[in-house]
Amino acid sequence: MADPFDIDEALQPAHEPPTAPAPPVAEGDEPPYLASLNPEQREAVLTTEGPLLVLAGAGTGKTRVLTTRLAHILAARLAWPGQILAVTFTNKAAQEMRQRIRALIGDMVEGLGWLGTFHSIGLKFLQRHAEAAGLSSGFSVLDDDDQLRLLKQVMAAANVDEKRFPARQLAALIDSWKNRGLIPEQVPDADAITADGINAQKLYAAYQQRLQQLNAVDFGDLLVKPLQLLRGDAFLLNEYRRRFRYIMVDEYQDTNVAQYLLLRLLAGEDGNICCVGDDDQSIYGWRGAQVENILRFPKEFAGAKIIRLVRNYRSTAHILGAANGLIAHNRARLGKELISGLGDGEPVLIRPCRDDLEEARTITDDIEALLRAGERLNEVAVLVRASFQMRSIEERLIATGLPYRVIGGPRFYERQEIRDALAYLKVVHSPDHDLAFERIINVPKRGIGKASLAKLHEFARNRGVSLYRAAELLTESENALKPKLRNTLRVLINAFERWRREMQQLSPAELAGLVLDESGYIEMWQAERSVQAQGRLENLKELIRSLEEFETLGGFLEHVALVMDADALAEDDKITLMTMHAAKGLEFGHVFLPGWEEGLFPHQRALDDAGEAGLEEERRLAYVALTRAKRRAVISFAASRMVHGLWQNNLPSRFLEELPKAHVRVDDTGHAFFGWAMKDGGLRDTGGDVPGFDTAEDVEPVIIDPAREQAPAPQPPAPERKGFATPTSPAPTSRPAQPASSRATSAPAPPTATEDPRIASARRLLAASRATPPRAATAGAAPVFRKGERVRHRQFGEGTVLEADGNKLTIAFDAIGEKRIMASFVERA
DNA sequence: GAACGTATCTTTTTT
DNA sequence: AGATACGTTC
Repeated sequence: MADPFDIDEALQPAHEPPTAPAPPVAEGDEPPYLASLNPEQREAVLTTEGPLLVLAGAGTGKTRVLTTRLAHILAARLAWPGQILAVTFTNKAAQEMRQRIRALIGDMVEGLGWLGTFHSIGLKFLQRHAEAAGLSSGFSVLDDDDQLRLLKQVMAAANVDEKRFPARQLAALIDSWKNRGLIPEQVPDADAITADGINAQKLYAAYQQRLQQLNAVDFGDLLVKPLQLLRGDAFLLNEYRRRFRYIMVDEYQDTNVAQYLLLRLLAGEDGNICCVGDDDQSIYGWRGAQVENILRFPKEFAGAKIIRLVRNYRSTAHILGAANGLIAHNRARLGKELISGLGDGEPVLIRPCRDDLEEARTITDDIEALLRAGERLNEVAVLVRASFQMRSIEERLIATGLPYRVIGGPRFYERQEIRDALAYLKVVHSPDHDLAFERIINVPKRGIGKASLAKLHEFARNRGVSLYRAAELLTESENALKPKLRNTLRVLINAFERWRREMQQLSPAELAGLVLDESGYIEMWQAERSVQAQGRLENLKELIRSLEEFETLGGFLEHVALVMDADALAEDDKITLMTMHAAKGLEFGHVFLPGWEEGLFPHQRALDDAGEAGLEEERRLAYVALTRAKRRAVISFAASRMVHGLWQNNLPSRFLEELPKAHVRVDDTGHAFFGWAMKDGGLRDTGGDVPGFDTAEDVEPVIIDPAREQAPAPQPPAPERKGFATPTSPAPTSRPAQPASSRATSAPAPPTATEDPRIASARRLLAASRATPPRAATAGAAPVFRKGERVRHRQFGEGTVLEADGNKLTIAFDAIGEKRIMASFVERA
């Protein structure tokens, strides 16, 4: 094991400033990196001593301040690179910081060994102090898939019925404890037992024990274990306090309790800690983040200086005005208003749509127009609340032939074939990785089923060895196993031994190729002649390609554990499609924000789980999303969309009404009938009921077949989505001249070729609304309900109608109380 | 032990 | 709707 204290790195002349590579800073002669900063930014950079909180609104040059400040500390010879702890929220942010610092100070950046996410820094710390943490070197970090499997085993061993208490739920609970820095013994009694009477605290303890046996840690342990170590060892703590002369934290509003405690511990009473964040952009409460951390910073760090950055250099005044007005509805905030350094620009556009298909269509129509106007696709983003929304948009983008990339979606490393491949590599790298071994022991099929596996497990348990070792031992004895099984295992073990030997000679990429080939894994997918299998093979190739960047297999596996995402490089000219969460910190000329509907955004779960606080977090998310836009933002909502295979009707998001009138414009091109229009220059519900069903007075009724109407237009099959590859689509120039929108619609009264597609869709909608009652697409006429009637809802159960206002009912549900529901969602009980 | 069928849940966001 | 989990049958 490495010398835990790493004297050469930590204790370089901490007491005298470094002398070597720093450029001289002459008196009165300002270093060039300060020149382009505004006064507040400059103050933040130059305030190096003592606690400092920088409240940096969206687009106010936060990253610039952080990187310049760090460079300044080095240039002014206040510390060596190894004495700076710099924490970012994502790996991407860490990389970006590294690059920007390199641009300022050159190769000295290499010495910044403690720049990274909390988790990667926690891992580094644990690797240095593995033994103290009860681990041996080379311990593995479980991904959440492994974690879940392990939890299931633990629950099975404790005889807990997974139906009563799903493993996922336990995982979430344990995670929340770890986010608070709690080891099993510290779990408060009040939290230990679930509503069902299951002792979750005991399960947590058993889980930790199993982890230890496996010489593994999970994600949360990367925070909790360092915290425990530092708390329990004053000497160790002191060493690290002395080492980290300067601490910098990005996205401070997103830190959780464990992270806060860690910082508090390392910074000590009088540390030089600088936290940068924005309380209005705190969007990870569901993951344990505490906005309170930022709100009470001044109290926790006595004598803290606070600097506010509010000059925004990103968005036009209309966009900022809309965002400022929206976030002003929040109560829990420090309060600030961004000031635009740019012109007015265009108002935020609000666009009502009939359904998600039409919504997707209007987005691609707009993007095509942008393209014709010479805009670069790199400047265009579609930001969604939930990843399932991506599907209809992706399909539409593919149909239109617009190139795009997905960031965030289903993660590359979460794909089945990738996990299988990784499991093989993990076993090659560390044979005792039971979870990995279990995953692939019968993939491809080798005839090792449940019974054989159980035998291995039993043997391993009795002997106190790993599964792999158990297999090895059992094949060595003559009669322990049936000949067939014994032979199969022998072949498998031999193969692993061989691959392990090859590990010395081959590069990780070559080794991976060999393993996947010889194991029969690639063959397994080749044998399956489906389109899907084709995609999986592609992904495996991609995996091998990405392995080429790594020197060692161990290095790669570590990288994968920490960076579940293989980020797409934003170099080629493509539209970006991602979740709002993933978009934090980014900016685009044109931003499309679909799905602003009650239930989806704000998300019902957020409201149910956290009430008013949940609503405020959703509002902050809306704020984050809006402030991504530099020049133009288009918000849309769909009256109905397909969710879980059923059509669901939605009301427009309350956030729409919270946007100040002066900064928005409603797109009423053929949509005034939605009941949404500009009144007095603002967005108002004009009294229309369920959007789309009230006002069509002057249009010829046309009977249509709802099923056909809803059927998607014929489209090429969607290619397998990849984390860092993107679907290959024709370049924009090679697309047909005809706008794609006109071919994808199958209107009952076909529009002429020249007709605006939006008008065409309006025409169809009007026709549909006259011809069929609401919810025609799903279940026929919605019955009319009266006060006092008993009704049943799919999700909420039975209840009594308190009030009936057309389609909107107020219902007192027996189980959950009062709710406003649209009539089409309930049936007579 | 594997293949097929049925039942059940899912989708909020991620280091 | 689609994936997964579990049970039944061959």
